[in-house]
Amino acid sequence: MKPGLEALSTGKDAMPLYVQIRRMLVARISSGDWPPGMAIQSEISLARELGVSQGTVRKAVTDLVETNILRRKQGLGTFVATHDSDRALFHFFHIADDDGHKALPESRVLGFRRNKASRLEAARLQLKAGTAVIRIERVRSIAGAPTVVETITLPEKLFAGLGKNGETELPNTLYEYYEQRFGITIHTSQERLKAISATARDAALLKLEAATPLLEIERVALTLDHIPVELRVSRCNTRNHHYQNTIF
Amino acid sequence: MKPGLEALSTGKDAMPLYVQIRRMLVARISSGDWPPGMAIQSEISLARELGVSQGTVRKAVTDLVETNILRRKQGLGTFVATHDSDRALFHFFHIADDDGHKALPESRVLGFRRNKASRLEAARLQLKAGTAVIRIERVRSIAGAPTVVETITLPEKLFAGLGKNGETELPNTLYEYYEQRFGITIHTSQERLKAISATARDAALLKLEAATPLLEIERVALTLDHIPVELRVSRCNTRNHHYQNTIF
DNA sequence: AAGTGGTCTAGACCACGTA
DNA sequence: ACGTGGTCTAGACCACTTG
Repeated sequence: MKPGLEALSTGKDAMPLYVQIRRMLVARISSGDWPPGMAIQSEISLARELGVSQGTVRKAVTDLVETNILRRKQGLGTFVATHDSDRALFHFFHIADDDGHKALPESRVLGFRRNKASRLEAARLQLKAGTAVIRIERVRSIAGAPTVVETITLPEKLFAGLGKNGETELPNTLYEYYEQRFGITIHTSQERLKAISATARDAALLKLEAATPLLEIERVALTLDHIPVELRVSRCNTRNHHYQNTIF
Repeated sequence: MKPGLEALSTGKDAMPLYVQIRRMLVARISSGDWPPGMAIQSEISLARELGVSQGTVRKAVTDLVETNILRRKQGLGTFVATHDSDRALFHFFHIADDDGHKALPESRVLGFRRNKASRLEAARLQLKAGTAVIRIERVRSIAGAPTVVETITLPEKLFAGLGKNGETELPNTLYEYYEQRFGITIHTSQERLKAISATARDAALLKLEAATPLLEIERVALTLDHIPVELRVSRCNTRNHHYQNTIF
């Protein structure tokens, strides 16, 4: 029997079948059995193997499509979601200019450092104090103007080798890179926003006066299994840009 | 034939039945035919009237439940969503203290004014320049500490009578109030966040030094028909609080 | 032509809340 | 006991993509 195809439970207090199926699918995806971009089994084939009707499989798949874990393509199949630049732009990137237009900024890496996790980093990434981390600093520019100073912290253990062997630049869509190089897929992120004063360094990098108000975005990015894998602190000049959020 | 119960279209290029049904339900709700809190027809009854199966009605209803337009209660029925304080807190209010706890702040109204719409107000509320608006200013306090200075702008036409006849206070959950007193239901909101410097007035009201960085949240609230009905500009002291956002 | 997802039916039975 | 939503089946046919 294929992995993950244990018999479904049908007892009295059992979870609904579609919930069991959904969990089985998530398990196969987060285990790496079905990597991002791969087509999963068709609904009919799954239904036959599991001994349920197509509608039940369909409900499980629909749940995962709605949470951006799977993507359906009519006539083709259902695929494990990937991090392309569209997803980065429309899903995880919230800065727009004041006319409402979004564009992924170019980025310039200032440096890679290997350090022990600060108290904040350890707390946010659920690491023990002093765990080895990689710290990346970069400046992101929109339409040529430096707009965001960003510090990215990653657990060394999960991202071994990053920034070594003369690597001095990074792709613009980092989550795609994490997925392809390290097999780490970001699924959710939690952001905290505050208004702060630019430090002297911020001001120099963004060509602003010291103590200009900046929007600080502290983001923790989580995998499908809710494991925090990236801490990103972005300090943004919101003179001509803003953070946009739509609430349904 | 009841309103909204025109025959469903089944032609070749017709929309799927569940889309037609969903739109019919939205029309009945946004027209006020089914006000907030009312139970809608049961799925089976709707299916019989429309000559479709329960599953088709169910799919339409499910879509509306997922967009917070309807609420299902097993054993009871399906109800038009209302703005209770829970929804305000968990859905529209994004300020939390730095331990991650949310609590609706108390509010003190500083004044109601009737004015002509500013250029910004007119643009955001899609009004002609100079349209009459009501402007409300208030300070919101969390755990006793004044934390947010807020200016709320409403089209006079839709909120006639608000702030008259000696009315000097407002309920804490405004959207509930709009719904109950004016029959206006907020469905979506769009927020733009920036970091700004506290004005002298902000600083005085929030008991801060002048020019402290504040988080400015500019929110436009829309009805089900996507009509903007409220502009709210909140300036928040983020010394001990932050704006939180989760991205799935 | 064959295989995929997308819509729809006509039933069945279960879980829940009210009376 | 009754009516509600919640789950599930076993089929059918359509729309789309690829060989």
